[in-house]
Amino acid sequence: MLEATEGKISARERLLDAAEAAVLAKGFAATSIDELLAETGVSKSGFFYHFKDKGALAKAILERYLERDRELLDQMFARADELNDDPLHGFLVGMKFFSEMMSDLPSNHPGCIAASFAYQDQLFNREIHDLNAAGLLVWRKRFRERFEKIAQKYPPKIDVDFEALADTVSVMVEGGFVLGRALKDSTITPRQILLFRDYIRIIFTGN
Amino acid sequence: MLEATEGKISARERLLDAAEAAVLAKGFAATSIDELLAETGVSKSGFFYHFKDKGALAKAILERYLERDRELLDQMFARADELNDDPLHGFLVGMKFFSEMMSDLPSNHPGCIAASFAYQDQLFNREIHDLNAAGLLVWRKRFRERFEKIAQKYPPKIDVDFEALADTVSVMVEGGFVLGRALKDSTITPRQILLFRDYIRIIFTGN
DNA sequence: TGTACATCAGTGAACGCGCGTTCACTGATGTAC
DNA sequence: TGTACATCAGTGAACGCGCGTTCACTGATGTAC
Repeated sequence: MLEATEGKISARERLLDAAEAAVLAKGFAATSIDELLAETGVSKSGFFYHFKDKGALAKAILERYLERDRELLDQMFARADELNDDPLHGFLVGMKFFSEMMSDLPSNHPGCIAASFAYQDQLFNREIHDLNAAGLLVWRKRFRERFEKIAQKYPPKIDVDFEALADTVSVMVEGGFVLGRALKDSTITPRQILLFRDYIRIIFTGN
Repeated sequence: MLEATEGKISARERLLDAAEAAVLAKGFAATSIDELLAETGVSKSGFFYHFKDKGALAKAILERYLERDRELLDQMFARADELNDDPLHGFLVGMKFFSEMMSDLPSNHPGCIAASFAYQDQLFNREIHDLNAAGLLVWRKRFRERFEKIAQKYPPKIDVDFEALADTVSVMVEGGFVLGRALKDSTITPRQILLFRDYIRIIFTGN
């Protein structure tokens, strides 16, 4: 895992890059090994040196994606707490930051590997299902804890289902990606996040 | 289109039923014609009598899905206006109804063909992309008009992006399905809708 | 320092199965006159 | 009412291409003694 510090990107890493993009564009089953080889210049036996079969590729894609996803989550919470010791204001800053990150996503049609896999789950084994679920549960847990912390200082103005509210962040991102792709509009996810941010502010302050 | 009034379900309709379920479970590319034949008892040439190629099957699945989707939308708005002449209260009733519909979905792992296609869009042609986008825009338009109508009677308490707010309904359903599938929890979508319903109430009444 | 061996990161050719598609054909029902 | 033709809803067999996978092999680098 030292690729980032080295000049050359390994064949394995190039295969994963190409595979992730292809999976997001047409799904896992339609992504052929041959096309990845053509794109990366790796030989077929080179592929099978790195991945024992196509299933191992799927697992590697998901693991790398979830790792990065977790870093992003940490980054967002770190930013939230950087200048604020008030848990609510810090959270609102973090959500603003998150919305901007979603605006600046590199690709034209951003998407989420977890969502793609969820919509093709019959292709994958138990291990992959569990990895995927665990990834989502980390988001739920982090947000839920944060809301409970906020609620100690700012008692919520309405009755609210904290678990569902924590899931709303993932729901907005996932749903936003689906609409963004279908409508070819990359502003949808960031705007949904801002809407959610307003909702949180109202819940805890009454505006 | 008289199948519903007749006793027997046509081979075409049975193929579409099987195909829709398979696409939702593993994606379009991984859904083979042979497996649909095995499930429905139709012969291979019977399939190609009804669909000129696999692409025609995709289009037919999407068209049928969007047709039903639109009926569901109409049903929800009809229910909303049934007993209420107040646009906000009617809407809140409609959302309650909608949340219950989402709780009662027949399948174990409900999903949306539009989302599945959006995550495999490279497999499809322009015509299918346009159909899919149009389907989503109907939802946006209907909800947006409704919010503007509500706003005439109940001026919103906060500044709100009505277009994004209209998209939130689709976003919650699509995102809810993704989480619901990944976590195997069918309560996620209905709970998100109830959260959204609360948000609407607060925006227009301040609670 | 030199030698032996192990590991890493692949190469190149072949294989067989499943896939979407095509083609010539058919029995039952509907329509024109 | 009978006959001719068209359309509907398929059947059965064959085809070729692309797919994931396997196998025997290899040159470069790392490690033990």
